[in-house]
Amino acid sequence: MTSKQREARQGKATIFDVAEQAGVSIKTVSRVVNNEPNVRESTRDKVLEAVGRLRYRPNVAARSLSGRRSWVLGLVYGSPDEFSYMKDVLDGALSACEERDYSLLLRPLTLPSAELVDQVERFITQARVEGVILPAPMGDLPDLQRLLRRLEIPFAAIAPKVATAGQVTILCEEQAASFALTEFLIERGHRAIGFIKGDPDHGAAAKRFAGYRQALAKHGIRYQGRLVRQGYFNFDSGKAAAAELLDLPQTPTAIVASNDDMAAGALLAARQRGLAIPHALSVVGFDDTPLASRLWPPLTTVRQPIREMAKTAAELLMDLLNGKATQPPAAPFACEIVVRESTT
Amino acid sequence: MTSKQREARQGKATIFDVAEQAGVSIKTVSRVVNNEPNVRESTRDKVLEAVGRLRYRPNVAARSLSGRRSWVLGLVYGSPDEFSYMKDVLDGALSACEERDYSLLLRPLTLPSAELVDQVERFITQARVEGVILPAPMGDLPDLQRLLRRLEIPFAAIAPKVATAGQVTILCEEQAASFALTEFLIERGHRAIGFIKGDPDHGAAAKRFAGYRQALAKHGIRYQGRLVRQGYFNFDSGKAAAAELLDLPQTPTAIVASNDDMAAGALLAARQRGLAIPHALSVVGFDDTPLASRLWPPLTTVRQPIREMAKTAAELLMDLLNGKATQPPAAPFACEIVVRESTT
DNA sequence: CTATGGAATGACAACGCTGTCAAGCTGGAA
DNA sequence: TTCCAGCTTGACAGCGTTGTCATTCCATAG
Repeated sequence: MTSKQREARQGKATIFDVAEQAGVSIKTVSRVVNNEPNVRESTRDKVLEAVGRLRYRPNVAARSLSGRRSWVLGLVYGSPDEFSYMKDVLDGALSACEERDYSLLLRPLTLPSAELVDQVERFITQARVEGVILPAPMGDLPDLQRLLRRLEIPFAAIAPKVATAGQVTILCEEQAASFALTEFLIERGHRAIGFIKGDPDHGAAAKRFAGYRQALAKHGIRYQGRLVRQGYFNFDSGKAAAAELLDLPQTPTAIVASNDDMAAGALLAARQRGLAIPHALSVVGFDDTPLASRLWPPLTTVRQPIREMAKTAAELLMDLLNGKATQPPAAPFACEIVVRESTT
Repeated sequence: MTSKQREARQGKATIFDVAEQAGVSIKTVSRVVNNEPNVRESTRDKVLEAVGRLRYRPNVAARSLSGRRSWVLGLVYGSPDEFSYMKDVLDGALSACEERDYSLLLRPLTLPSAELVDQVERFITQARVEGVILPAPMGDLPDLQRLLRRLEIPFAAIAPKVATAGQVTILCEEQAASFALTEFLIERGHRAIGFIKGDPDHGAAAKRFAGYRQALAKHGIRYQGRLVRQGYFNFDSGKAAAAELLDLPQTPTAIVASNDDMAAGALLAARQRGLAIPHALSVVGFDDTPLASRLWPPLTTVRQPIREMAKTAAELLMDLLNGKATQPPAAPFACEIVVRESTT
């Protein structure tokens, strides 16, 4: 049976079939397929032609087994999390992986969890994951970090609180964005500006809060703790926090929520108190999720290039795995204020 | 070097190490690990103990290569789609895969696309995907179906328009739910009930519309085409469709939108016309996305057990791949009406 | 013309597991 | 007691690549 017949019948040409067709050894085929140097141009062409004719695809299992590399990246995320965020992370990571023929495996986790470390360890050893992408707040779990270090698995953290030496860290100018957002309100005359903090486990929470304080300071507005409430990046906590602010003797005229979901909660709290938005109260969010544009009124918020951040995270992680010089930590990504109708 | 030392140093015990520790052949270890029959209980225990001590994990690459099975399922989805839906699908599929030691690979697609077939073919052949999960509307693309048939790749379609013989089909009682939802409005006195259809490419669109008509018929309400508008399962189309309905000489007192995102659009259109909801207009959605509860007023809608549906889809697909008798098409899943405040 | 060294190519042994098939055991029937 | 069937177990050959190292080729220097 010729290789051509084999291919036609099974749709599974092997490296031997290609070698036969091209009249070279399997090793040469391997070199061409893997873009290795030291192959004569004419040889390369012959091989490539055979590859095309036979529709040859290297068998990933054989490649992994022989090369002792899995070409698999893992993405560990909090399962109940804000999913529009994860969608973007997924999109970005997936596109980076596809470009370089890596596979991406997902591992949702419920936090907090005692079994977390076991679950991730099983995930990594089972699938022979080579590197892990850690979207916030996964980049800040000490147990997880320890595990990865023990397993000698490199990782890329997206928006962690603190960068880890030797690993990939992707940051966004969240503090600057929060600063700009707050300043935006100040410039429009607001002086009593409430703030709803995010989950302290997320690095983002502190940065967004810092930007708020920084803006107040710059404009000579006294910081008042009574205008600040703790939230947890979700709707209910935003609603509760806003309710407290709006029941204050002296009510703020604007509220900065640390993300859109909490801003949505704030909108609801305002509505329950008969406050017209934005006239009686301005509300701003953070993240520009789909929710922001579907709410009434549509939210003024901050857009982060999550997709690009995740893509870069995956790319730098792959570079790290392949021994390419780790760039100095990538410059933080820029955010963008999206002005809609929830602000005067 | 003993296997114990090897394990300690590398964290990578092989089947040989386990065999040595347990005093059996590698084949017996293989049998135990794969739960094959005909292994004496005492032998099994010895092996299991060695497995535990060495923290042995079979190498998936070797297993795939040798067994000519990849143990990989693919999930093909429309990338810009409603993502809360995909989150649930992902959750369900992932949990099923995890239970049976399958891997799940994702392939987002932008529809419509001329390269769709090529992209999916590359996806499948590259990763040696054994079976594919097709959430709506992926289950209804003729090109895709043809491709999968040619490649002899079984698939599981979630909520397709029509079931495909020999494949897994997972359905939900959408028509019944839509019927119940419409009837719910009728019972509350509504007679002029508008309807916003979904994307005709989704099987769900027709079923939801049918349920609406069925409810009208049951209650002797004349069907009026003027109260029905075409939408595409997204916010903007819902807003536009609702705007048309609300600008009619004789306005409906309730609107059934075929999903939540369109219902959100309808809410906006109503607000722009100064209509108080639910007093001047009732609006209902479908899907119970997170959006539904964050809108004002929170939407009355229908919850589908998407997660369970996806899990079952994956399970039945794996059964199919492993030659287990394909059950008669699984009974459709039940939906549930969630009453909130967007209806009188 | 020959020597030389790097570029180009190939032979062959892993990689870690499962499938196949043969062999060893065991207990009950004859 | 012997025999047989069925349960257990093991030896060994792949599976399709890549890594290693040897060999061949070729252009250039001497």
